[in-house]
Amino acid sequence: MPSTPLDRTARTRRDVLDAAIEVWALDNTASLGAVAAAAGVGRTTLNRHFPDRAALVAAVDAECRARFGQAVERAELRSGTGWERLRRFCLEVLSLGPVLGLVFADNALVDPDSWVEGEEDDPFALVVVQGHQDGSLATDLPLDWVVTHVWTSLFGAHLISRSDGPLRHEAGQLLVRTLDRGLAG
Amino acid sequence: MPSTPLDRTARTRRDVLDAAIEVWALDNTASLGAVAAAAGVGRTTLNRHFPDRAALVAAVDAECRARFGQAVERAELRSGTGWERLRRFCLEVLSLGPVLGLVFADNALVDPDSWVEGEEDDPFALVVVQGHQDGSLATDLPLDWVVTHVWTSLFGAHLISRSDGPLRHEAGQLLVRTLDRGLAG
DNA sequence: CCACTATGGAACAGCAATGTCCCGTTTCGG
DNA sequence: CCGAAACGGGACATTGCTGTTCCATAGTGG
Repeated sequence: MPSTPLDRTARTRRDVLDAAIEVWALDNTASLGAVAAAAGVGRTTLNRHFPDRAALVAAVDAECRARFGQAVERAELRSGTGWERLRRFCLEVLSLGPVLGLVFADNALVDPDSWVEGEEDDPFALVVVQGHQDGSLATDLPLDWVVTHVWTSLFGAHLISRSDGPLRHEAGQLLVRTLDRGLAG
Repeated sequence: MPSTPLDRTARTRRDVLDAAIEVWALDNTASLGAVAAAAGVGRTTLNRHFPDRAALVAAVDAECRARFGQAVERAELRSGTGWERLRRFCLEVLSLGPVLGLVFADNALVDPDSWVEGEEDDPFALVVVQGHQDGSLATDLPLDWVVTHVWTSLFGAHLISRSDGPLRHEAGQLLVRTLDRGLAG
């Protein structure tokens, strides 16, 4: 197999991708020049790997989708009560770091809703349904509300994690504790 | 007092301001042309009332600050337990509508943090401190976490309110119920 | 009816971001 | 050492937003 030439292109491509995620997580309107600079790459090189802005955005979306999928895998959403699954889901998703900054962006470059066909494919919604059925999640809180509330709470925990405050490393624990009390059945 | 000439300018000024809040609540990068169109006004007229973009942003910030202040007034943050005050605060803030879209924007055009000197002036933080003291809010949840969590939960409720789903009118109730369970001491 | 003011439209130049092209340089395998 | 591939920088035209100016029109008060 071809070793070096392909490896080099793949590596710079990944550098640009990582830089885009990191930069756009903080400012989703940052210019391609800023992304290239953050990647330690010339703007020409960036355009060589990604013909236009849309191509880079698509690649970023695919990368985030992949990382999100891995987090869902790690969360083992097929064992335990609904709440236990939800708890693992939250901790795994929170560990995604800058990816969350893109998901929660205003005019999101990355939209998890576009990753699933309908409610039946959304691992998140399925977990909540499970919790409603086994009674580990309050049944007087509608599905849509729980989903939205957990997402925005994740956002809050993400903000705390990426801050420089003393709570930086406890965000996950605080999130789980608060959600447990707020949503338990 | 001067009636018509001044009234007209004041009215168009307010039209532009309202349009800016509404448009930027959905897309904080919308062009001035888009704002002018939404206000039913020529771009020239917009630039006549607000010399440049910064001036309009400042005016929007001031307007949001004023509406936020009125909401805080209505919330009567000086009576009841910390949790009761927090409950009223949330419901009043949630009623601000599009203003919340600006507050929660990514690179916020409007930042409530810039409205207060320090923690001692932040009505929100004071309410949480009160709740910690009178035991109506869980003392094992740090101030910063509670503040962030309530803000992001407000964001979630705001998303539900502005959606077209059946929960549109219950967002406030769901928010209060969830926060009560999640944060109560 | 007559000024006066606010408005709207058009045209203009400035600016930043984007996408493209060209060319010299670096890197790496043969 | 040599050649191919990847890279970096500079230059260019294009595009959309911005701020400005000029002029014609509509609405208002005297």
